[in-house]
Amino acid sequence: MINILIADDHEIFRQGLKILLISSNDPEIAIVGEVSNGKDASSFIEKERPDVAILDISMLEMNGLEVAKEAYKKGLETKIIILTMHKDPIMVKKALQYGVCGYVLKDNAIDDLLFAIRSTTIGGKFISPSISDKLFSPQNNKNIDNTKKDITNREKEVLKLITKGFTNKLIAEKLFISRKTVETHRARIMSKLDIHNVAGLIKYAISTGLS
Amino acid sequence: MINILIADDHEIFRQGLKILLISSNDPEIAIVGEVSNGKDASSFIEKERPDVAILDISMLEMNGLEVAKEAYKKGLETKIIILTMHKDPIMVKKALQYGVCGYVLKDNAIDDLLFAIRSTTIGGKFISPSISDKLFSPQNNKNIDNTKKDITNREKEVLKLITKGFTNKLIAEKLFISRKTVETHRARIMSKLDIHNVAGLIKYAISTGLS
DNA sequence: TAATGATTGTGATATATGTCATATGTTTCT
DNA sequence: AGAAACATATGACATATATCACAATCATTA
Repeated sequence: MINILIADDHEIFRQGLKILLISSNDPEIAIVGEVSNGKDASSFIEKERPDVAILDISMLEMNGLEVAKEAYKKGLETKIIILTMHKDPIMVKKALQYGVCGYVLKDNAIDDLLFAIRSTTIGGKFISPSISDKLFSPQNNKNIDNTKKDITNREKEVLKLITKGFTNKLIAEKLFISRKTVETHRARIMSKLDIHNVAGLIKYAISTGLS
Repeated sequence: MINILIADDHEIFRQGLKILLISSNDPEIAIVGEVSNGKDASSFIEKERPDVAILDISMLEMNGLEVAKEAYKKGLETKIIILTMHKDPIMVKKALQYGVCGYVLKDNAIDDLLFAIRSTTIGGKFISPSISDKLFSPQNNKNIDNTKKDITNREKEVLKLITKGFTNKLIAEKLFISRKTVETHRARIMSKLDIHNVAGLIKYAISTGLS
């Protein structure tokens, strides 16, 4: 039996996924849990220790990658499969750093996911063909190499406010710090993420579920 | 028999939805088509005239609302149900203007969708409780009333480039127009959408599937 | 044809952003 | 205890954005 946790913020999606997995001709699969945000996923994994956790990236409270990171740090045995719409190689790279066993796109077929689940039982890593092609192309290796650093909690806080459309001045007032400090945070965030304008910041925040 | 088209850009989601609908205890439902972008949805509806089209909003080429608008203009009989993650009342308002018969959220249960489908047969409109509550609250009526105008194609073009992080100057160069003209477009977009900063623009673009 | 809307442009002005370099306490980890 | 990372702050400077008001050209349509 493979005990599986499903974490995704859309109920209809979870319901569909559940029935797809159950009605696959793989009798080994059992859905033991279903959560709608990252925090719940993280505590479920720690308490219940499912064999496999299928995680969306964009979720409230904690995103899927953060959940994966937590589980990795704690050395839990649960195998993580990321199931997301995000094709950004950076995401995949991060996921692999956090020890995930699978990375499948939502616009792949269910068979890809089933394959990923099965491959966890023999200890391999499965990355959807549609994304692994891009990932391992010679061009991209340059970009992929310079790992983006994680941003700090305070920086996340600032980033969140930036994505809400607040100006540096307003953010400063909200956080009771100087406008200059906000600018420093902003600059550091952009430097860490290698992004050089607001547009990029917003898209980053949305894609990581921060906003 | 209710003939249904499903339009969503994520294959796994489509597969899950299909099996959920088919295995509902409603024997009336038949899935007659499945497409992954707005353009295909639009032409399928025109050619095949399904009874019901279930449309996601965020799709390539054309978003679900545009598909609904097209069908509405052409006076097609296909009933449109929007199935999306977007809770923004503006979206709902727009959808209703384009004559959709249902608006259901992806984080609602499948039963809400089934109810929406059934209500099309008797000619009603169904809006998920979780969103209709917000929509018809006294506070929101003010905001909802001043209908946001549609932005023009040129403005969309400019908006797309803004969301890619290009500066006004670069956009001007790309479109072979003056920087001042770009600024005018930018100002008009913001005025039409009642948005006052880049952050809002980006989020708007993403939520309407433009970016 | 007259009206409307889309597209293009200009000028002026106050704020805001992006990019430098630099510095000082405070945590946190080894 | 010492190193590394974090949060805070400042100054300077070039660019960019947001918000006014105004106007000419072109296409569509009522």
